[in-house]
Amino acid sequence: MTCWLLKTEPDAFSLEDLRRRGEEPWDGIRNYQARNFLRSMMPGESIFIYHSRTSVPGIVGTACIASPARPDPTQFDPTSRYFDPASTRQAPRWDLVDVSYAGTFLEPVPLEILRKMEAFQDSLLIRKGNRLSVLPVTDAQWSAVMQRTRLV
DNA sequence: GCCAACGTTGGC
DNA sequence: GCCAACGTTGGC
Repeated sequence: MTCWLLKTEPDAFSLEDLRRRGEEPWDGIRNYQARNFLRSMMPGESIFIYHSRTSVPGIVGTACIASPARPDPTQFDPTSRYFDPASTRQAPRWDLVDVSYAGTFLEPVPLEILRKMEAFQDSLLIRKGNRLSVLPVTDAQWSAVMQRTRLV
């Protein structure tokens, strides 16, 4: 049972948006390493939701994987900003998973704090220039974050 | 809004 | 197969 971290820009789609909708197809992932992580996700696994490109970037709550990976329909849609003309229905290049809301932290755990936590010292998340938006989370990282916060 | 860091593309 | 150019990410 692996845990995961998904980044999102709250201006585009926030944890609050996910809470309102309950469940959402996590589309638009266009990075091979991230896609490979999506493909190894199993329904029921836990997710940290991370807000990037915001005044205080950090982990703001939790979600759950609600479906196995399947082809991301936006890659075939010429009107989508995620359209990929090089992808075919016979061999889809990009996948998504459905994500369901779990909980919102009373206190988000900011990147500034994560950087100082022992469990995150080897994590891609705190590496300068890291752009990966789908990352595995270790058990130690999961508990370290959960110990610092409370769910609403 | 700026810009460093990164992944991808395409000419050669 | 190299690598410059380009587009995007994300902290600040």
